[in-house]
Amino acid sequence: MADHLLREGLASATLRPLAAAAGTSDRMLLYYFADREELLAATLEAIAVRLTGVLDAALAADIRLNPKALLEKVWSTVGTIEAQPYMRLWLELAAVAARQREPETRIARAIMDGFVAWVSAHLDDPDPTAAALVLARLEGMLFLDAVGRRDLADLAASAV
Amino acid sequence: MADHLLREGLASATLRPLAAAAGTSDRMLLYYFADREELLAATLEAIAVRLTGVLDAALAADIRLNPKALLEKVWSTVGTIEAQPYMRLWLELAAVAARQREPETRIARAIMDGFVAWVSAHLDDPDPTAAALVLARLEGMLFLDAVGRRDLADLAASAV
DNA sequence: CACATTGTGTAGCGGTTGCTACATAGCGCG
DNA sequence: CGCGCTATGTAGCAACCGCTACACAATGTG
Repeated sequence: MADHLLREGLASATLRPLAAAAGTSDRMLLYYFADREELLAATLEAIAVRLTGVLDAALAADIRLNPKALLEKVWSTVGTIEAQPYMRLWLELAAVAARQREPETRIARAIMDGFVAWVSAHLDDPDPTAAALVLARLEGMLFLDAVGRRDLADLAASAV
Repeated sequence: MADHLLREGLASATLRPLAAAAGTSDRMLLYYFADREELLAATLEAIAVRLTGVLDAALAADIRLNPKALLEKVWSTVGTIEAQPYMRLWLELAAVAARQREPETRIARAIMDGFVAWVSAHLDDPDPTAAALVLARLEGMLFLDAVGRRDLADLAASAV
């Protein structure tokens, strides 16, 4: 189901297709989960764990970099084609969270908090402003890429 | 219909509710527009025109600022509660565009190109990298705000 | 062995979706 | 006046939505 969600997106994640992807029936999905909302929450959390693993694999836990180096390192991971499904879903999740809908708002917030902690832990500058700047620029680059301005995203990635 | 779209979002913009908002019937909507896709495209373009007007009203056409000042000026406009419906819709549009669906991809690209031109025209630094940096940071701040980290967005807004 | 719990298939409910068929009212124009 | 075009209401289609009722099999447990 995580694979299906990454491939097709939140909006297409309806019970019958999800069940087909899991090799079962919508009937069984609602036997194990209270409703669609709970099912989506569980699947999104599983995906978040995956993504955390990818980030941790890309940069050892005890390495600290300056903002420019960290940004380039992260962009070389999340800016790839392989990471695209994750970033598309992340964007879609943020768009739903912007409307304060649950459980998306809670989950998106938790994922972002994880990102903040991860960035802070890998930054040589302890100032929270430094982390805010790296994150804002990074998420903005995802945004630029999403609407077809990958060129500007790369430009922002390599600038000081 | 633009008001309805701004209030309820793309996902809820289905024919019958849109028709009700316009004081007509789904039947008539499809009389004037070929299909839902064409209707959404027209409505989104009308909204984009509105947003352009808001930006132009916020900063006279011949004023050029340094990146920090411009960012703060724009954030004081698009970061407000009144602009929230526009920004939520913009985020949702970007999320759909990330999946290369039409007409959203085309429209999102056009709107972003407009933003790029607007920022470039109001920046004292002609280097395209400067515009890319301002835009990335700004869109990232929208993202942070959307997932409940307005605090970090404001932090990034006021940093150098 | 009897019975309770857990799991599963089938079928279907009321609602919504985009879109269409059909009839017809109003109005301009020769 | 009568014809044709534009506009509009009514009704409905097939597909899909989340979710549920019901029957029943398998399995474990006293």
